[in-house]
Formats: sequence, C-alpha cells, structure tokens
Amino acid sequence: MAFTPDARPDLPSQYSPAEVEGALYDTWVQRGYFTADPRSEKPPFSLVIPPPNVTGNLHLGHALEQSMMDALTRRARMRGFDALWLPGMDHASIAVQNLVERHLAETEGKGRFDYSREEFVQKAWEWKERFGGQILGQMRRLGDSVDWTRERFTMDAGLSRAVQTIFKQLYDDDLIYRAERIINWCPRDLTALSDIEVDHAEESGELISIRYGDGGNSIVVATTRAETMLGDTAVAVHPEDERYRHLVGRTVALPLTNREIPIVADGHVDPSFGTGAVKVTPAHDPNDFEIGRRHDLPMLTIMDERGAITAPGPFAGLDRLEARYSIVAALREEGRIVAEKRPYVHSVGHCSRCDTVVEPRLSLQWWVRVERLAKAAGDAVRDGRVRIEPASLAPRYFAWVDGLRDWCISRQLWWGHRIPVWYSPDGDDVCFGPDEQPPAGWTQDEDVLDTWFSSALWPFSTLGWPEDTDDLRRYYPTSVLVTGYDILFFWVVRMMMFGLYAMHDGGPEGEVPFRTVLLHGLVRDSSGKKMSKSRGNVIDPLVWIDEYGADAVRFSLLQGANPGADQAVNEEWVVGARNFCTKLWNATRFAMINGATVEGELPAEVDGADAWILSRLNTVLAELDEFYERFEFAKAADLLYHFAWDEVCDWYLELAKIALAGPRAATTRRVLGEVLDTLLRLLHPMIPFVTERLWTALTGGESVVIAPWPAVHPARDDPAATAAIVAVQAVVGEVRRFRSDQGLKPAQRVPARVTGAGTGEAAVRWLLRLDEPGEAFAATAALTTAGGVTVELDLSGTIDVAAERARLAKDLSAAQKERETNAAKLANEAFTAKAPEAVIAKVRDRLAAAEADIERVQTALGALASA
RNA sequence: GGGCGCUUAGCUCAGUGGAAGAGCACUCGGUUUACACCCGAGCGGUCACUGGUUCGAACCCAGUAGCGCCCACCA
Repeated sequence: MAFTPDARPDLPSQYSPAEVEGALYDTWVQRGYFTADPRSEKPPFSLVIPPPNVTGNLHLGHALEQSMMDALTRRARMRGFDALWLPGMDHASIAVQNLVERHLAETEGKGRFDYSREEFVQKAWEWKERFGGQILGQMRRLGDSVDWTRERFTMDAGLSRAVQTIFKQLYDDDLIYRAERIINWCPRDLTALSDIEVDHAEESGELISIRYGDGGNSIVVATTRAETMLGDTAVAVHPEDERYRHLVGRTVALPLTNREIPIVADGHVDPSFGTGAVKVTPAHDPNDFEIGRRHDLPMLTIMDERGAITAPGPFAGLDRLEARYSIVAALREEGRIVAEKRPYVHSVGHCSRCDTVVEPRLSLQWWVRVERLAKAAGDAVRDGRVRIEPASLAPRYFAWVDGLRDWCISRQLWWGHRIPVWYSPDGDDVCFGPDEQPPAGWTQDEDVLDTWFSSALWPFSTLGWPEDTDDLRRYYPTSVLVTGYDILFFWVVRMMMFGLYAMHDGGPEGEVPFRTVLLHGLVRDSSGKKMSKSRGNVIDPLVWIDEYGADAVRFSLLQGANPGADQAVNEEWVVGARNFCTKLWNATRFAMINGATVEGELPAEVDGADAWILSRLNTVLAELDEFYERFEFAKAADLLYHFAWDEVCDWYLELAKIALAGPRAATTRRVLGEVLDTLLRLLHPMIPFVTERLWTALTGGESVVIAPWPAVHPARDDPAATAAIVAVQAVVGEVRRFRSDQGLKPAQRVPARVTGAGTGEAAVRWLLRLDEPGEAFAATAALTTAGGVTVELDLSGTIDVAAERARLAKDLSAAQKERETNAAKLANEAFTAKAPEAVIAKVRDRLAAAEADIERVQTALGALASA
C-alpha cells in the first residue's frame, strides 16, 4: 500500500511547548481576544477569578481552579458568548502583613513597630508590586484567557470606594455596630480574628482540680487554664445540682488572691462534667462571658495583649504559660490541688496565620449583624436562585448560614481597608462615605477591615459598583463561581450576603452574585496527602510547565477534576498528558502531509471509515456538551482523550492510509481535515496552546480562540457505516490476538481468505498484513467474529497447535459459562416475569451469542485437529 | 460531642439496580514509511466485612471495622 506525500507540513517534526506558548499568549492578548465588549450583540457569560493572595506564588490548586475557569470561558467564547473572565488579586490583609513583617525582620532586622504606620503600609505596597507581578506572570504561563483590561486589586481606588460605600450603608442600616465582646485574639499578631481564622487542634494539656474556699464553704472546680483563675469572678453550678444547692448565693475565697467570689447557678453548667462546678472568668472565656452577662458579674481582664499577666501580685509580667505552671505550683503549695489529670487531651485554638495559641479576650470591636443577611443568603440557595455544584455540598452551606454568628470585621493591623469611622474630640463616632469629608480635628478609627470584607464585594465591586456601569448591568450576576469547597465559608457565603444586600434590582431583595457555585476539591500529592510546606511535598506548577508545557499541566489536572472531590497528582500523569499533546501533534502532521483540507463543503457521498468517523464526531460532541453542562471535567477530558487516541489515531488514521491511496482520496482528505479541525476545537478550551498551533497550521484560520464551537450534524449519523467499522475492529482484534498467541512477528505476512467484510476487506488485509490466497492456499485456521467477518489463514507448517488449542479451550469454557449463566436466567420464572423486557431481550441476545461462539470455537478446534 | 464522606486492579480514581472499567505501573512481541513521548497483544479485582431487601446488589437498607473531612463555647 503506497501513498505519496503531496504536501510538506508547516510543522516541525517535534513539538516544543516552551518555544511557542509565550508568543501565542502575547498574540492573543494583543489581538484583544480576551477583552469583553458590553456593547456586543452576543449574550454575556461572565465569571470573576477568586483573587489569589498577593503572598507569593501560585500553587497547583490555583492551576486546577484556573484550568477549569479557562476551559469554561474559552468554550463559552467559542459558543458565541461575550465572555468575560475578570482577573485580579486580593491584598490578603493579615497574611501579607505577616509576610512583610517576616521579610523586614530578615532583611532589616526590625519589627513592625519600628516603623510608622505609613512606612509599613508603603513596604506592603512594595511587596504587592513585587509578588503580584509574579502571580500575573504565572497566569499568563498557564494560558488564562482573562480580560487584562479589567484587572482589579482589592485595595485599588475603585474597590476601596466600594468598601467604604457598603460599610456606610450597613452602618446606617444598623447592620454594622461596635461592641465589647469576647473575641479570638492572636497575642503574636496583636489582632482580633474571626471564628474561621482560628484552627482547632487536639492537644494534650492538663486538667487541674482546685479547691476554692475552705471547710463547709469549699467547692472544687476543674480547669485546663489555671492561670485564668486570677480573673475569676464567680463559680457556677447547675441550678438543679443537689450537691451544691446550699452553696448557691454564698461566696468562696478565691485562692492566691484576697477576693471573695459568688457561687451562681447557671444552666450552661454540665453537672456530669468534672465536679459539676466551673470557675467563671468572664473576660477570658466565651462561655464565662455569657455566664457573666447573665449574672451581671464583673469582667476582670488579667492579661495584656501579648498574653502576659497584668493582675497585680507575684505573677504579674509572666507569660500565660509560665503563669500556668507558677500558679499550679503555688496552689499545690497551699494544698489546693485536689486532682491532676495529665495528659488531658482537649481542643486548642490556633491562629490560622501564625499558629500561635489564640487567647479569648474581652475587646471592643466592629461587627456585622448577620442574621438578616445570612437568611437571605440561605434562601437564595434554598429557592434555587443559586445552584451549588456538586449538590452534595449544599448541606454544608446551609449548616453554616443557618448557624452564623455575628462577624467580627475589625483587625488591629495596618495593611488593609481602614475602617471609615471618625471620632470627634468629644468621642462621638460618625461613619463617613467616600465623598464625605470628616471635620478637621477628628481622628479615624485605627483598625482595618477583615480581608474577607472586601472579598465579599468582589463580584460587583470589580464591575464598577457603586457606580451604575455598563459592565455591572451586563455582567452581574456572574454566570458561575469556581472555587474550592474549603472557601465556601470564608468567601462564598459572604459574597452571597453582600451581593444580595447591595445589588438591588428594584425588588426588596438584591440580585444574587452568581447563578452557580462550582466547588472543586483540593490538589494533593501522589499518595493523597495534603500539600504543605512543612511536609515538603509542595509542587510548583511552573516547574512542570517548563518541562512539559502548560497544556500538559492543565490537561492532567482536568483529567482528575471530579466535582467536589480531592485529587492526587503526580508527575507521571503530566507526562501522559504531554504524550497526548505530542500524539495530537503527530496526527495533525500526518493529516497535513497527506493533504488534509478544510476547503469546501464536505462531499455528500461519504462512506467507509470516513462516514464512521463523522458519525462518531456527532456522538462525541453531544456527550462532551453534556459533560460540560454538568461541570464533569474529568469525564470530558477522558472522552476526548480516548476519542482522539483510540478512535481517530488508532483506527481512523490507519484506515485513511488505505483510502488515501484509492479513488476516494479527495473525500478522505476533506474528512481528515474536518475531523482534526473539529477535534482541535473541542480540545482547545482544555489545551489552548497546542491546539492553536495545530489548528492555524491545518486550517490557515486566524485563531481557534475565536473559532466557533462545532455543531452536531444529524445528517452525518451513519449507523450502517458504524456497524461495518465495528465489525472490522472486531475481526482485526481477534486475528491480532491470534497472531500474537501464535508468536507471529508483526511484519510476517500471511496468506488469507477474508469473507463477509464487504468493502472493509482492504482495511482488514492492510491492518493484518494479509496476502491474497495463492494457488496452494490451505486454510489451517479460521476466525469469525460477531460482525460476521471470517478470516481464514494459511499457516501451514508454522501453527503452534498446542498454543492455539489451549487458547480455544479457554474461549470455549468462557462461552459455555456464559451460555449457562444466561440460560439459567431465562429458566428462572421470577426473572422472566419481573425483569423489564429490554433486560430479558439482552439476556436472550447474550445466550444466542454464546451459542454462536461455542459453535465457532468448536469449528476452529476441528480445523486445528485436521491441520 | 454533632454531622458528612470514603473503602473497587500494584498506585491514583471512574462506575450508584441488570455482562467489573480507565490512566499509570507490570509481562510479551515489534526498526509497519505521523508518532518508541510510539504500535500490537496480555496479566491483574470474592468491588472492606457481616447480615438483609430484590428475579437480580459494587450500587439500596442495617450493622461492624478502618481511613478522612467539616462543625462545636469537651470547663
């Protein structure tokens, strides 16, 4: 079978991603492909990037998230939407402040308070300029089709204006207030933290039982935090606890101090825990704070903001931990320690940023009153205005919004949005909007806002809010939000609350920030462990991009992206994805060498492999669209991988080699062009670079970025052609297996008679290296398949009778087992009475097939015996 | 303490009522003119365990064991 190359490919023989990716990306941006146009006739499709923190580098989780978003955006663009993917970064208040502090300590040997606030903030801006650029560069390397003309930063002028505006609205609506409560305090970062910025970990500590008071007036309390006893202002017992009823209302002497504290009855106390009596430290424990409020107890702060004891006496100045040991020792000396349980495992809160043990602390802070906002956020999902994908994660969302407590939004930090409240010299406080000027002599609140406060505005602040802009009208609500399930509480809930509050659409309730929330899982290492610096298993996506190309990294991540599920990654998968790109490269080269074209209409008369592959294209496209609608990236990637490799490359291109040498070569060239053109478009959202390079070379078109998404052509469905190819595949598979079992070298040509293959005979002969039967032809083996194709081979003198007999015996026993299984089912009256007709028919077919198989194998065994 | 999820081939994972799947790894064969980053052929699983429902269970129900995650004011 000979064919003559009639065209030189415009493609080198090897693909080098590094050489083309950067240039392609720059061209896309220059040509404005990624720039959305609010005046466009096209329907809008929009999404905002979860703004990466300006803390340094992107990790594989970002790469996964952005690969998903880019695939969605690029596909929408190809489908004719005016697609906007809005990029940007988050100032990450506490995280960046910590990094800048560490950086300054290392480089200049100074602490935060060695700088003025202005100097420090300036240093943080320098940090942002330096590392923010790095992140944007990584996004370019990955190929993100973001609209750079709309890039935003949470601390830029427009977003700062949005922050101040909504703060004032909430303040005026009495949804922001200032109050003294117990908050989570980080003694290292010297700031308040919200509940979700505290990580709890089981730790082994000690449970110390201490006798308060003496004689008949004594009571034993148990504590893990003996040092806080200096701030005790009561002992609480359960109101119905008979053991202590007589003590309620009396006082006991607090050891190591000369204070008398009351014994109160409170329902919060669990009589079955410990001694059933609990010490009450209202200023240093959230529970005790509540008890204190109910019983009007004094709130005694005994520690400073760094966790050192301030209560006067021998312990003053000691750190909380030192104080604990000293106080226990002192109590022991006084004989007040009744019991010590060590180790005692309990949960301890840590600062999620610096891991310091958090100190509950009575403090004056700003709060968002969340009840009404959280209700609206919950209802929007409950009534279907927002869809959470996968739906199995919705309960987590509800559990959160339905139990949300007021949100502490003030932070004692410098890097962030300063709280827009000013104090008069008399101490009055007034909130000012962005266009208002506080009177001279007033001073602004020192605190900044929780970084999630500005993040919560991201879907509309980035589009111009509070101004009534074209972008805002057109792109809000955004189409979909893609983020990790671990960010559901931090970010998604808050965007819902603020979006519904701020984005009024004439109705009583605002418009949702997005239609769908798509939650992805975490990227883990190859053995399923979480990536972390301390484990040393963090992988920099750039390293893999350098080695295998951005497409390979993207595709391997998407291959593992099952909705809501974590995924383990390892380098071998990236290698596999790289190999896939190479495969596409070579397939396209092959097509071009052989004159594949996209010029002109497809011929009306198409048959054989050409008809089959066009028919398959329809099916694949329909399945692919279905997977995309359900955000099944892994399945979409798998579908295209197998279609491209197994069907297009392994079968269609091989079969095309025959057609290209025959009278229908022109048709096949056109179909080859059509198939690769379509395949490359379908793959482009996932692997943009290699598809762009190949598609432009193949078609001469401007760019696949702006090429239309392929359509299903019902007229190309061809069940007959499909059945014919399936029959060829079946017999080819069977004979290949036979040849392999017989130890025939692949190149060994064998005389054979082929019957029942129709026009597929040439293909069967080509693929199996079969010669025409000569005059001395004597069939020594016959293979028939379900498609009705028979191949008789002449292996005179070379056949390994024993090997083939063993093989056939194995087939026979499998077929017999199959026959028995299905016959038994049909003999079962319960089955035939209750099973659906389709299932029964299937079993009948299988029985018939098994019987045919048995006959075929027995015939073959007979032929073998006479050979 | 409460809630949720997982357990399928050596590894990482699909499959949620009608014949056990993929990728990688492994074995054998290959200088077939797009591709060895390749081609062809294979090996490999009582679907954690025990019971139940059903004509039929990897899939539904109950329980057991192991692993993981989330929430929580475990003094």
